[in-house]
Amino acid sequence: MSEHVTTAPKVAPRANSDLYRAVSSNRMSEAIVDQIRGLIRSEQLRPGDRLPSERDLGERMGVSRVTIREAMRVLEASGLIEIKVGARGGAVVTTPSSTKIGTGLADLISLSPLTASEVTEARQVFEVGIIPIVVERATDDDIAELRNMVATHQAALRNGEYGMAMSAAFHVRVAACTHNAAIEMLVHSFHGPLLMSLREAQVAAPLMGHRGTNEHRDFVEAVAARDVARAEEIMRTHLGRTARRVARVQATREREAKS
Amino acid sequence: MSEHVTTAPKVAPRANSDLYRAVSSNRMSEAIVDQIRGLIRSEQLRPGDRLPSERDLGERMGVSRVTIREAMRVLEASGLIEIKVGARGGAVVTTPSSTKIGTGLADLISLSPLTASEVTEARQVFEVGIIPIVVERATDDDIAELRNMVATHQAALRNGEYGMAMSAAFHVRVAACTHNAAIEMLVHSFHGPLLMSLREAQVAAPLMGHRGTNEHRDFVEAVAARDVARAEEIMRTHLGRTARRVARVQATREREAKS
DNA sequence: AGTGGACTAGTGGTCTGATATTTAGACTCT
DNA sequence: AGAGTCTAAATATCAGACCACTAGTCCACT
Repeated sequence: MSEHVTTAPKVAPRANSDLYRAVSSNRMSEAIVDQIRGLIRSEQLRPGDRLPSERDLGERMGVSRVTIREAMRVLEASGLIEIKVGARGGAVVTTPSSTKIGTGLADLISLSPLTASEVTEARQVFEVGIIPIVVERATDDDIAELRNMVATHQAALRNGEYGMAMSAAFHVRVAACTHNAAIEMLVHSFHGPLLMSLREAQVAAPLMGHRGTNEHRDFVEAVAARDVARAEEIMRTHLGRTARRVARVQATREREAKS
Repeated sequence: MSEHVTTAPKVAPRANSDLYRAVSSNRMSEAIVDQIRGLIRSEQLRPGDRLPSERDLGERMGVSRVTIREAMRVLEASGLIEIKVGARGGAVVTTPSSTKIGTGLADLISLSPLTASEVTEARQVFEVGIIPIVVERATDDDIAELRNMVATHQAALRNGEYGMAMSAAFHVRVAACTHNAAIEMLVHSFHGPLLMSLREAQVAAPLMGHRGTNEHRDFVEAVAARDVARAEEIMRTHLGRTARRVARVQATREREAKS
């Protein structure tokens, strides 16, 4: 804590570059967004807190309700607040749940110019990379739940109900074994857009169901045995096949597009 | 209670689950957002296209201008469109550049309930994980630029101008060697919030500059020699030190908060 | 002819003030 | 005491207006 004294010698100037993003926008609403976002960042407003009503806010900040409403829209779109109508309604600061962020992230990715192969490759790197952590930290409960999941999925497979959503759920659950919310969130968002771009692929290759769930099962057992190398190997193979499938579908698409 | 005969008893459902996300919101503006987002997703609107003016849109869709404006705000906040004022102004569909997405992503992360250690750990996994790809794909130009970067940074260090921003730039440039936009984007967004949470740490440990840039240099040479194991080892050490520093700062913070 | 400045039309940004709709909680009425 | 109704507070939306900004256009002056 003695650091306090030392922290401020030559501070102030020299804007650590892009921290102040070209204020440009003469928009009042933008300024309001920044102000409220700042309050949330600095924790003067915490998740669960209610903002004043639109009329109230407008009065305090000297702008009209319309302007406030626009600010509210962008704050809501950024996932910072939630708005309810009716008495006792209004805007409350949300704790941006990991899953919510994950979906927002997935939205961003799916609209991005990234190709499916690129995302798949990134996913491979990440999901294989976390395996040492998974193996190290998975609790007995984690493993029990994974086993349970595999059983459920194999049953679903026999009934023809197995789909990408289940596979995705498995991978997210594996990531959750790291007990690191950031990792879980990232894996979660990887699976959003991928689900979309792979749906056709899965239809075209239903075989993947059997092989896939078997690999899931083997993977869980490797984790249970704390066998990092084997778990990595299985996952690498498993994801590698997905990658090839994506590449194939993508190639097909491009061929179609060219015609 | 007799159902209309024509309404197809229980057809139509099948809702591939969350594809139709809980239409909920009676909000007109939300419907408009969805419609336009749909147009963009389905490529009926492409980057560069101009949307009609607010007045025009309002008339066509049978809603008032305010409603349209709110829709525009959320589309803009989601990075789908850009709005300019003045004659020939209006909303144009943007091509969401990787860097733009990266910053949006970074914003999301920095507002999330994730702790710095969690993000750091995720970053470690990812940045070490990509190294095989980096070594495999780095071109001569890539390596030349990395060497150049290291030299610049060491010079800056001697002048006391070396900072987190430069370190971040190095790591992003390394990621760019994968020639995979998704990976580059992810690394880029990792470095946004980290910069924030580490500023104090860097002040407290300026030594890191020397060791850090030396490690950068060694890393580049390992890549140039196509030595995956060594490159991984260096990066692991390098990031490991950062992780410890983050953990220390975080502990300090919590201690302060408790008092 | 060329150039600078005024003009103009189109566009987003904001305001005002009103109505419709939704909802939680208080308040009846039986 | 319970069920239904009423009310107040809040958002959602509308309509019409005005301002500020911007890119062209066009005219007057050099």
